[in-house]
Amino acid sequence: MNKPPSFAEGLLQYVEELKDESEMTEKQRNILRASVKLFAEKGFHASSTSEIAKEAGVAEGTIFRHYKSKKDILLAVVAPVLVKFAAPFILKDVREIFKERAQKPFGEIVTELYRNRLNLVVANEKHIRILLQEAFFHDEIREALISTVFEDAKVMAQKLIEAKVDAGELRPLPSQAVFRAVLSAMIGLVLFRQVLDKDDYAAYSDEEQIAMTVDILLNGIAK
Amino acid sequence: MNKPPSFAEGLLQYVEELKDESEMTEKQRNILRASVKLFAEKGFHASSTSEIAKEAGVAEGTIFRHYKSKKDILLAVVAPVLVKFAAPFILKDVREIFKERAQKPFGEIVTELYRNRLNLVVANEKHIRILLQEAFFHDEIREALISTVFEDAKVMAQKLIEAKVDAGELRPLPSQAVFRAVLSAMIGLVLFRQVLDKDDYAAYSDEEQIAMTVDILLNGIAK
DNA sequence: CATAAAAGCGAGTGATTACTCACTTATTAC
DNA sequence: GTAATAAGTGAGTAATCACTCGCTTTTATG
Repeated sequence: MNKPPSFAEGLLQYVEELKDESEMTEKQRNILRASVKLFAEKGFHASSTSEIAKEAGVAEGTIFRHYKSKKDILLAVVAPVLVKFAAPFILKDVREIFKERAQKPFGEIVTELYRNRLNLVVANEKHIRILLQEAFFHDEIREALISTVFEDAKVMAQKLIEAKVDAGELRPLPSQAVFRAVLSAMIGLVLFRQVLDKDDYAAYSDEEQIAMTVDILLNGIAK
Repeated sequence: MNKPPSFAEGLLQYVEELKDESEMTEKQRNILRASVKLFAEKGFHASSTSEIAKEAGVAEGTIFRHYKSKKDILLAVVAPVLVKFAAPFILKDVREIFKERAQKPFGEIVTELYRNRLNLVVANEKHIRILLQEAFFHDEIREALISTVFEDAKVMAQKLIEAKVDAGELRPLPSQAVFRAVLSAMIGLVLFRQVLDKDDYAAYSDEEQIAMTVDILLNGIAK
């Protein structure tokens, strides 16, 4: 009775209420933009509403006209990114595309996946920063991230992997381990490019880095 | 001209000042323990000094008797973990061991590395949580982490990799890409075990998971 | 045992926090 | 054109923040 809304319910409910940017006032857009900037720089808790107001060129009261609490701003910032990440796995017609693609060699599928996700991350760097930061503390956000994005991706990926194993294209390893390898390589790619090793990464183009990563994923590093 | 202390200087200086737990008073140990608990649960900024005092069973004034500011507590919490992570790459005699090991097959070296680091993470879960969380915002911590731990590890690993390539044990890939593959697999292993996929991970033992990961790293997933 | 230093205390500090509310200005609907 | 609704304001609020300081208690030293 009255059990708290699950990941999908909570998120999707919020998504329903999500306004399109076009139907916001100028000031409201400024508030969001300022919040993204400050949250990404100093974190949610370290950014005060008075700072946000100043950065947005708005009275502090205006903020609470649009968002009933500070945390509400965070959700408004984070939800769209979560949706973008989750979308490919939620939307049915994209699943269809995935099915069509299942005929392609696994290497090509993964290459396309890495390319796609890398672009997504680069284009939404700040938002993703905020999303990850806050996923550390806010259970709702972390659970939404894992349940919505990760679990769905896992199910789809493992199906594909098992099919490819049956087709003799991949080695008969536990699909769990293969999925981890695919995802790890992707995370590593993003992490090195964006955080850890920017300089050395740039010695090759994105396309080359992806190709090397897929090559190693498929064929290993041993001679 | 008064240039800011580099990673190693700054860190090592702080480490010098690090008290051993044994030479702390009961209350001071309680303060640290309480801080670790709260920082891990709610983050640094969201934890107030009054909460820490209450959790530690101590007057708020006592905290500032031992730590001159709240941020000082964070550094006292984080520094020992940073040292643990960095130690293998800083200590010279460990480098020697690494040289001896260089004769072993690459797969064995990596297996040992994964085993070692996985234990480290499991044994220091909360501290590492705090370290990563705060590395997002505090430049000093992030830079210490990258400069001290990552860069040193990279240099050592790439030397080893290049030696193994020359010896014909590894494929002649850019050592950068190989290093990324090795580290990505390790991060993925930890991430799946601790955060993303606890349940399914447990279907195999740590030792089995490591073995599969190394197998995939060396030989790839393709047939 | 005497004395000094360190550890511990908690009421009190000004600054800042998220948020409210009575009010004004702009937009929409008929 | 006027009534109603929404958007915007900024002074004000109680609570909380990190931190201080005068004081007491404990521990170490000779």
